[in-house]
Amino acid sequence: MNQHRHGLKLSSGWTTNYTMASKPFVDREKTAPFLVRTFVKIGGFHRAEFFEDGTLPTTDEHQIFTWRDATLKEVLTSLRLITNNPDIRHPLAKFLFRSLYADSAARGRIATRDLGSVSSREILGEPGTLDAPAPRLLTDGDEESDNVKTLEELRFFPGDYLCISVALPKHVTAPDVSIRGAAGGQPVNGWKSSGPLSPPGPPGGLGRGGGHWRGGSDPYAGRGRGGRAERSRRELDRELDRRLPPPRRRDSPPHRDLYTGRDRSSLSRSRSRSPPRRRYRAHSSYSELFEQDTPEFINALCNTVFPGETPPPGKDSSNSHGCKQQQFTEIETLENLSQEFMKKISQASTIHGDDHDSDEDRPIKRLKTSDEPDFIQGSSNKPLLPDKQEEIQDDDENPFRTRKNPPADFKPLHSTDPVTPEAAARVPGYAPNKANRAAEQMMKNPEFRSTRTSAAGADFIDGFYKNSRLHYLSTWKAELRELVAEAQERADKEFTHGEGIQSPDGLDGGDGKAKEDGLVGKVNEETSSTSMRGNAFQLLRSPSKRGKPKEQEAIGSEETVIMHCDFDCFFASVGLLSRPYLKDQPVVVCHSQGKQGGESSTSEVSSANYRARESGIRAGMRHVYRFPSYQARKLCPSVATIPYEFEKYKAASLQLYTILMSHADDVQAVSVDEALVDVTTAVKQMPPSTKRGYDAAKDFAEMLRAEIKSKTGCDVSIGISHNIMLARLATRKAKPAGSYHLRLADLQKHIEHTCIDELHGFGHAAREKALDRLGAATLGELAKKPRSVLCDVFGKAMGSTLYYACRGIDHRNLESDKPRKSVSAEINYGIRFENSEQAQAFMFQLAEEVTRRLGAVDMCGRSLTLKIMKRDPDAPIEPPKFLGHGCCNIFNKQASLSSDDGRATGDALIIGQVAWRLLKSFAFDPKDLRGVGIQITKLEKASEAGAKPGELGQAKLSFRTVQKEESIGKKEREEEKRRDKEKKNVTMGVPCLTVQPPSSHSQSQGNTSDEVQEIKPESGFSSPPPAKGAASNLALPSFSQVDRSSFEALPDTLKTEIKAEYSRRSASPALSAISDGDPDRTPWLSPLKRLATNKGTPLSRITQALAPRSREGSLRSGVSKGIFEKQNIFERCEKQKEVRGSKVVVTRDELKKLGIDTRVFHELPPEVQMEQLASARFSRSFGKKDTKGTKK
DNA sequence: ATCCTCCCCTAC
DNA sequence: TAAGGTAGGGGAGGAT
Ligand SMILES: Nc1ccn([C@H]2C[C@H](O)[C@@H](COP(=O)(O)OP(=O)(O)OP(=O)(O)O)O2)c(=O)n1
Ligand SMILES: [Mg+2]
Repeated sequence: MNQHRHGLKLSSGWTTNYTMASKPFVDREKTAPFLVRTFVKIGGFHRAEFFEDGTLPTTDEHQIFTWRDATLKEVLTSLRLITNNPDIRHPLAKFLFRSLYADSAARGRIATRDLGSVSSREILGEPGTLDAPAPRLLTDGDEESDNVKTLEELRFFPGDYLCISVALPKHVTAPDVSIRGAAGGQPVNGWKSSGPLSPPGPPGGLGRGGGHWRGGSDPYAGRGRGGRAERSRRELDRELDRRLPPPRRRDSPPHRDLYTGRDRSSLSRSRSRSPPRRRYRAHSSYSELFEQDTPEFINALCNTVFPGETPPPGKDSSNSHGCKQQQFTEIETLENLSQEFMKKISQASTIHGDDHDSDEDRPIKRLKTSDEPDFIQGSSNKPLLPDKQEEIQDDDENPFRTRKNPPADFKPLHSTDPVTPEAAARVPGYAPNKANRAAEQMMKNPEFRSTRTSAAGADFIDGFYKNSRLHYLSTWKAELRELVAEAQERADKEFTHGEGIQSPDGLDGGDGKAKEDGLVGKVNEETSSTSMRGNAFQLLRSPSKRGKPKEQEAIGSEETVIMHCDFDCFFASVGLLSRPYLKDQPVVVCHSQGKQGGESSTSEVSSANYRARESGIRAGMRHVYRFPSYQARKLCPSVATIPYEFEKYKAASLQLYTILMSHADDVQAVSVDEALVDVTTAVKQMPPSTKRGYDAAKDFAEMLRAEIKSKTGCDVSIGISHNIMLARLATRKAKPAGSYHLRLADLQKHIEHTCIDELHGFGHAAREKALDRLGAATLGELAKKPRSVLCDVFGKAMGSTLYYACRGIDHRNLESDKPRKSVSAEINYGIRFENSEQAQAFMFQLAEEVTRRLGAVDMCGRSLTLKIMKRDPDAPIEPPKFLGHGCCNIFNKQASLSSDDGRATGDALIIGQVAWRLLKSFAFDPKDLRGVGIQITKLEKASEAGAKPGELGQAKLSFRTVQKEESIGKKEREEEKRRDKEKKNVTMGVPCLTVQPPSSHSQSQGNTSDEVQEIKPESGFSSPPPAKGAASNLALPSFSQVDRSSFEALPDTLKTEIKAEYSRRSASPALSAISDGDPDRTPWLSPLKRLATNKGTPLSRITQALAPRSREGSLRSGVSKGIFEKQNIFERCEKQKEVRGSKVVVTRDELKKLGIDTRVFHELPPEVQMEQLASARFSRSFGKKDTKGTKK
């Protein structure tokens, strides 16, 4: 209802004509005003404490809507127009302005800053309107300068409170001040004060404000720090704070999200300075809310009225806002109009403005008590399991479901939901046992299962990766690191071999500073729509550094200039570029389509613009565990969702990096929208200035921002300091759309109240630990602890880091050339197997994905780790999140990996076999699998792998080696115990005849569910598996991998069986050809692939020629990379339907086309079929692409 | 001591 | 509908 009251337009700077020379100027036609909650008092300011402990003096509140380019005079004019308090209109009154905002350094504290003063007589005219901004002042007198400044220039931002002290001439008596709670006022400057104002509104409104009036305020007194006793309470509140969305209505600024680290950075960043920095505490603590403030809290939280659930805020007697109702009416009308309008013009976009919840019941309850599951989700139409919910609440085994007893610790996860039952138990209100009825329904449809879940095999993998934002995030990061490293190598090389710094682009590097008009490297967007690969940057280093890149610099001194650049609400900003009509609306980026998406969506918000954050919506964040847009929409029903546009993110990112590279001495890729740069040299070369307070670094940052903005259309914020840690902290102050230079002189001020988890690398767990063991979490407090104590608590390295961080010291250098240590692929979404065949096929397909990725970086490995998530026995089959993994137990198992001649490998078949073997060894019911992953470690350069056979000849798998190499992890031990107890039969476990002794896994004995599938010629893999009975041949290692002596030790019957199996397989021509001493660079490629490689057409040469030269031994080199260059996520985007890898169904025709003998093919075991098929298809499509530009 | 393995944690 | 990935730092504790 009132989202538009908080008009705030920060993230979208494009309606502002902002030049460095002139003041920001807001186009008021296009820009929504924001709300300034203004508290007026005669004779003094309200005390900051009121804003901290939640007792807002709302009786003195006036709500003013204005723009950030408004002046104090304009604000005052507005105030005088809406007030009916004669004192405020007094012609001789003088007004002192002060802003109150959340102290970035101390949570829950309010910082104050005086903004200046205005006298009644200075007011020239009417306040600005939509059509005509108020006249800006022309006075040039220094004394008056503060009221010429705009709010923005005064650093007053949306979300800040404005306090005004009215000073009246001594002889004037406030005529008609019938206020309760007599405020003692002190004379100020010979001005006398009268009592506090009564705002227009219900007479005698009994807000808390009135009741808590505590006499005279002391406008300039600092607040005492909370004592030790207060601390735990404060910490508790903070804890709760993380789990709940902010009470929106009373506290528009977003609060930090709970628990993924990521929000921490983005949120707190934004909180600290500009926009939303203040959070719940300004109003009332969460614990209070829990216990006594339910109705209002809910309204505040949801900012919407749930029909039939809760009375609208106006009825809430606890905090009367009656005085504002009228103003709102108007605004709301406007808002409605504009919403209507927006809806019309943006038919195409998915706006769910009218999307109201259909199941009112449960959200209210849940929010109210906070002890209920966070996201219940529901089937679109009915309330979700109300009965069961109660069950859960009363469940004795869920102690944390009691409202008064929030746990002190719970652990964060890569995803925001708790994954393990242990973690879930620590999260109050999390109900992992709630089933998703809608999903259950859909799962009953075989068609759905076979096309939308892991049962769909390679198509599912493709579709998933094509749409997984987290996958892109990770991939891009890796690719950007490569690109940066490449560029550096190039720069080094050019410096070494060339004459100076001339770059091919003819850039002027003579003095070490690139001077160009934008792009240095070319952003080759043709190469791929989403992959970063194929784009070359020029990194120009300063002469001083070029020769010695990693020289230990005097990083402790302020000489060094590190900048941390980060796009503001990146995905959202990019998405808004093509939807300017939405830019002042609350907008989130998430997967969500269809009309009822709003009702039943469990989609996660990836990024929320600042406008949306006002409502408490967080990028990617959850209020407690995760943040389905379903909930986002509760917070802000009018929120618009826009789709992902991964190619555009990539393009913007490349622009960013290109620009940064052109100016930086060194660059560290942090993520797609974020980088650390060392710009010491560039800043040094800024033209000197005699201006007082001139800051070359800040100037430079603003220049960068302008350049980036002009190239991308998006705002970046830049934090500046002399080391990485401080630069990151500074970024928070800089956001949104700003820069901030954190200097040593200000260190204390900034550091002291910073919470430990605001430090990069320290998160929720660290904070809990700090509170637990040290009783404090702010750097100020922690700084008092000796280093030994910190090391004790946090470990040696982390303890030291923290110790220094508390002192503003950070010795780390930018890292831009670290070699890759692992390559992996995992999917923990949509994993729903019906049988072990599906699981097996999936593993082999995942293996192909891994192989592809290895190939892309020209690597192979010696070690494989299988990562498994298995449904927790107590978790429902369908967890709350649609197709999510729900509550799981996690099992990892490592095995050595090598080709049969003992070399490191990247062969898909081998990887698949090992992974499948490991999976089988767990003997889990395939139906319970919820996540699978394959990680390759002990990496080696693929091109060098041939030279280094494993020292141990690890190819042989003896019983002993098996046991040794596949050690049983803690988790599995626990699982075994559990299983022993339950004595459940296993359905997937199969004795691995060739590699495991029957005794090695007792639970696998006697199970023979795996089975050779007879392939009918026409139906391929789609035919249902035959009955159980035979041992699987799918997991057999090549015969040479079977240790002879082990083999001999087997019972005769087994030996015979195995021999039979192998001889049957040896009929397969494909099998006999697994890699050998072939000098080819990719010895582990299966034959057909190798063929493709060899025949490879000119592509490899072309790409090699195009590829940045890299030095010997580089990660990125040569042909192999070229070959794989196109095998990246780009493929998924461009040709989502293209079949890569194995596919379940193949026609005779296709086999023919691929040149595969159908009869032989059908003799092959499925995974070999898959491999062959994949290889053949791969080679074919490779050949096609190869002929350049023939992208089909 | 030092290394290795299996985690946990963090970040986007 | 929905796409909860992925890499690296580092700590605990056992093996060497
Ligand atoms: N849990 C998360 C965190 C981030 N992202 C994506 C979307 C973000 O736009 C992008 C960059 O992350 P940031 O942490 O920089 O967040 P934003 O750029 O969105 O906001 P801010 O202005 O705070 O930087 O990564 C995501 O998909 N899921
Ligand atoms: Mg960002």
